[in-house]
Amino acid sequence: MDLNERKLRILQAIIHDFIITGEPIGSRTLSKKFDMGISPATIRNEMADLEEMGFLTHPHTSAGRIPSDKGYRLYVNHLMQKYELPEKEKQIIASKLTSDFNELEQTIEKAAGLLSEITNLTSFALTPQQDEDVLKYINILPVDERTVVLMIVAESGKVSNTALRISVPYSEENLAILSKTLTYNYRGKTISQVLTSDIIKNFETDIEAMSRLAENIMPNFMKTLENMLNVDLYMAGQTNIFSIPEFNDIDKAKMFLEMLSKKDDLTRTLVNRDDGVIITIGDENSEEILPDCSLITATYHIDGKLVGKIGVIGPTRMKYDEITSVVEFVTEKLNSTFKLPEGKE
Amino acid sequence: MDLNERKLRILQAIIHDFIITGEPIGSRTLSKKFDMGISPATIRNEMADLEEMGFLTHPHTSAGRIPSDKGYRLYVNHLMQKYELPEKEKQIIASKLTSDFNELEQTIEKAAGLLSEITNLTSFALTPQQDEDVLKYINILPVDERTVVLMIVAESGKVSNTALRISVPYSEENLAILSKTLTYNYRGKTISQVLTSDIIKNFETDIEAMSRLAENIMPNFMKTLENMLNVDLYMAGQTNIFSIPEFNDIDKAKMFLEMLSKKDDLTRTLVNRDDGVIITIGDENSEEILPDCSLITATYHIDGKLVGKIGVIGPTRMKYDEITSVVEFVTEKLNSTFKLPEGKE
DNA sequence: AGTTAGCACTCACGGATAACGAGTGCTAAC
DNA sequence: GTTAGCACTCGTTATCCGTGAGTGCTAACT
Repeated sequence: MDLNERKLRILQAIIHDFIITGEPIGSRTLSKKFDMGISPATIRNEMADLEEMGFLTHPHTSAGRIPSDKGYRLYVNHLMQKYELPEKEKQIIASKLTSDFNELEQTIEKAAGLLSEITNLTSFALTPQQDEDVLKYINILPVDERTVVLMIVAESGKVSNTALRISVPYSEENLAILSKTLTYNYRGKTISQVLTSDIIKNFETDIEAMSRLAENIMPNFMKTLENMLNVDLYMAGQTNIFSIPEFNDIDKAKMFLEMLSKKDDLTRTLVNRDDGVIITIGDENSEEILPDCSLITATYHIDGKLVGKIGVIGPTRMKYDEITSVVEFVTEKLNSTFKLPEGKE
Repeated sequence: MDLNERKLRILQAIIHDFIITGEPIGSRTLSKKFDMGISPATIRNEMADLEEMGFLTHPHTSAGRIPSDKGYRLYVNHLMQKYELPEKEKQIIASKLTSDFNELEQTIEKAAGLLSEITNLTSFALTPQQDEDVLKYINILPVDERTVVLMIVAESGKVSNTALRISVPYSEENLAILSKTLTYNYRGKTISQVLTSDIIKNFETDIEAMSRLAENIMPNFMKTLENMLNVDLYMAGQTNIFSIPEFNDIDKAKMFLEMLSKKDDLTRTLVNRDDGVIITIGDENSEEILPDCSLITATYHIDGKLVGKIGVIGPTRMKYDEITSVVEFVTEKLNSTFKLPEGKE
């Protein structure tokens, strides 16, 4: 039994219709709606074949057919045609996404908001992973007798700081020395290199006062570094789920929202995705993702280097063509926003 | 018609029962359950009176009575007895809330998580308002040819920073001068004072290079200051709503979650609340809060100075006594965590 | 041989009806 | 003032049944 042209046309029609209506569709209705020059009976036979091949299912005996995950996959890979975003929409996105380079995080958050607004799905965005980011310098500044600020600056311009109380008195001079020493030791190393290095664990100096100071500061130094490594997850449009008929059921909605609330799981899932525009459908997803959800993600780049992720999550029944285009376009815009105007770093 | 002792006892019994079961309760069931020495008929009469006075309602003619918001108010003010948290629970809270002074934000977030876990409601916490916080110093540090880090440190130890790209070349010396000038101008002023001052808008120097530098930096200086003023809202247990029968209805749950997603509104509502442990019931709340929700909040202090808020939101039917105690205790623990061990600042 | 008409069958959905039970208010007796 | 008795209300649940969109199968048609 082969997947001839007619079968593909029928499959496409079913998916097309189902994506819009959300209702199972039967042979008779399909032939009326799409006028494909063959009788319902013929369609019925083809449908039965498509089902046998795993591209369709039906919720119960006397209902119409709906696409299976495998059906969607075929559609996304071969049947779906590229959707060109209307110029108007492009302009809206572009205008809402202008910002300057400094507002990296706000821009990413804004992009997530935009994405959920346009797609009516739940969107998310990950800030870039900083694994490869290299330390520039470390600075410890006095605040008052018992408080100092530890500040770590990376090549990328990312800054992380903590105010910390210390239990021993300090002199500004000692702070300066410690800052210099730390900078000297770690400048040019990546964050993860520093974190796994031994030196950091047994940082020693021969000056008594200094070593006491270091004792106070080093644990926080590590924490602050770890903070720099963490990616942040932004989300928007969580409640959009309620406007989707399939999830208009208390249990489904609950499960969906509970899935979203497990930010760690979600972050991990997203971090592990491949680069580029990736679509995963239903059970292709990892276990953390609800069974009948699909994920569309893309990677954006900062200054050509660092990468973050952005995308949407929704029911397997979604307008893959349109949504892919939106995600693609937003990513494109992000890339150009985060591109350095001149030269390289 | 007066609110005699017997009426109060009946009201208390009704509220007590309703808080537990969530079902309207009738005269017969009440008399059986509580064995108060009077017949259902008598209870019925008293109930009718209580309803006339506005403390009870019934959802429909042939249903039992349920407390009205006014009824809950009476209960909370006069009938409710203090609930003593079991020692075990106290220990759990205490042990989970230990942390050092530096981890202010994490601790607050943790407290919110704890609150939702124990109460099975949605909890939230506001970071301290920084209005009265006073600037300590401003530092501008070089990163690379086109990037500097602007860093503002407040008396409280709070630090805010932004990495910013500037369009003109700079010398480290100029940065240092600008830092010093800014610090000199604004040290000792509160953030809001600085933000509303004129100086900031037309910062001028006679040195050409400096003024160009300042032009680049000042707008970001203001933004960074504004960031320092913003309070952050943490939330936890949003999906707990699904386990509450009254909200086990798609529309209700949706409205609740949509209310929570309007963070700005929520933050405003919380910021505007009075100090101390405050309970507001149903329509006593501002419009942003769903009609049949109650709010219990408390203020925690950092180092003795008044500041942040923490609390829970749930259906008007909640265990006011227990939950108030939990909120109170968590607040207490936060206070002692955030108390400086010695002396004053 | 592929296509189609016809037909018996399936099954979710919606409306109608009825029994049930927890409740009420009222009246009259205690 | 309290209580027993009673008629009445009304949401809940179960049952039944007609409807209609669907199916698979078979036999006739091109």
